Amino acid sequence: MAKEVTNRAENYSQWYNDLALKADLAEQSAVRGCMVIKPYGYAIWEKMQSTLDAMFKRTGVQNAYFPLFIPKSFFSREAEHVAGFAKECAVVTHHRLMNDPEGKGVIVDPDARLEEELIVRPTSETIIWSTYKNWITSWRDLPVLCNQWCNVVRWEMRTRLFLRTAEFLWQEGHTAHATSQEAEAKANEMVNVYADFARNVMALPVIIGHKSPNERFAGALDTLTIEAMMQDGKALQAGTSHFLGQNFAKSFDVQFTNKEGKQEYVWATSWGVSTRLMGALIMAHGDDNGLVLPPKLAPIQVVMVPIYKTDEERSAVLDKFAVLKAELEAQGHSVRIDDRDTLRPGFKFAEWELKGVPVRLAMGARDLASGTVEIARRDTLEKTTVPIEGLGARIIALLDDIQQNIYDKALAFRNANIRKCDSWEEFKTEIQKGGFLLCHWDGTAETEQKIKDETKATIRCIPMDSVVCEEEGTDIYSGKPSHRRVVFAISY
RNA sequence: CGGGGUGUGGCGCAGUUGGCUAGCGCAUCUGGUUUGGGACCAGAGGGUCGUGUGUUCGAGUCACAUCACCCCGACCA
Repeated sequence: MAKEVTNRAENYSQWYNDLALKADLAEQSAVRGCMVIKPYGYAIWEKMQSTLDAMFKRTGVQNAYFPLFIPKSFFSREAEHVAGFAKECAVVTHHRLMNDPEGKGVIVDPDARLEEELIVRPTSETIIWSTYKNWITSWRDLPVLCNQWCNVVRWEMRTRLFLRTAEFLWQEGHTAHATSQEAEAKANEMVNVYADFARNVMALPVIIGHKSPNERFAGALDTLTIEAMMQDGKALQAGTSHFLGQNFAKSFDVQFTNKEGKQEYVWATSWGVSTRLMGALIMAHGDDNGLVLPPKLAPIQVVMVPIYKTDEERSAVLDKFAVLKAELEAQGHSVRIDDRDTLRPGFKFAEWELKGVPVRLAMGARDLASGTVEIARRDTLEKTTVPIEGLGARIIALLDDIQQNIYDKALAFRNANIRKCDSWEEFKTEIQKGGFLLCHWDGTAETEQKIKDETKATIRCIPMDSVVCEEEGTDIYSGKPSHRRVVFAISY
């Protein structure tokens, strides 16, 4: 029987796409560039949401909700910001449909044109800051720490499942502070929350760093990022946190009276992660057998597959499974008994592997006789037969071990694909092989742009952790003096 | 928006220089045998060949138009 999922090495992008579809995470929708997230995929997203949400709340952030539609005029306030998004906005111009007078279905009623067009939010800074203006008058009102879970729309020219869809789900946090220091500290705190989540929940090693000015968010003074490496060696920006300075406060006139009775503009941050993280999960951990989910995000952590020849065997095994399931669920694990009797065990094994379930238990007549159960772990595909006694404790340890092992594997891969590069000639060929190149950079936008034009590589970040970069050297392209290395890569 | 490609049962595809009743694999349904790594046998159902116009005795096949999707670019917190 042929593998359902293609080999990663042959065509990475096709492998990725097939896996997302076949693992039942999502499908292409009839709407251009949009996707349908299916129940299994959405269950993973829900786990991401609830985990992140709890982490946000521990930092004092509260959830709120702002409108989907943004009046066009709001966009004319912050020039740099609008320039960054103008080319990819969906615009609502009418509010009514009517029957086609010529009988050909439905048309837009030409008389129902909106006085002012509404923009479907590509991000919510503008609508939120116009709202914050009414919320903030005194230093006592600060800080404002809001997050919203919502959808946004960006009419990208080219889309990819999860990584760049026309509509996507995300969270966007928007905070207002009395001082620059406090805002910067918040931006820093949130990027660390993201890194913590990526590393410890997604088992995704990331590098925290600053974006270069070229790669900054439109309207930000500083953009902090977590950068991950996918298995084809490309970089994926997994989350960003922006220090916005007073740009939006000034554009939307958000001032407060400070303790000295003077008017001051507030200082702002915004930060977000999206369903792109689902793409990261697939590309960082997946293998030729399918998805590999970290236990902390797996909608089903343990699946039980009964093996039987007769009805008696079937019910005996299922009875045992029911007891084990109750025990594991009492420990807080999510368990599924696959009692479909139309499918053979081999088919089920393959299917649950495709879906990335971390632990699979199989039990048949042999096990009933000997009081054992077969445990298979998804990350290494190893199978062992163990006594049923003590299974609960064994599963706890095993899930922890799998979580750690997936992270270690991804980390080892990333470290094996980070290398220093000090020669421009070498850089041009090395960068095409994938991976991160640590290179000296003179700090100018011109040099960065030229490197991008010639190689498509960009500065993914100026690292703050994970890799040691502080050292004297000369820019790889211009030869000018440099005090530190930065991460170059080809990105998604 | 440029370059390339693909549209044929639910999915994946074949269909030659136009030709007779449009095929194959998977999936589905029925019956039986199976069941510790993606079962097998027998039978059955399911198609306005993306859409439109044209050429022709005759179009899945040719021409023109049009729409959709995919890949590579350009673009992209």
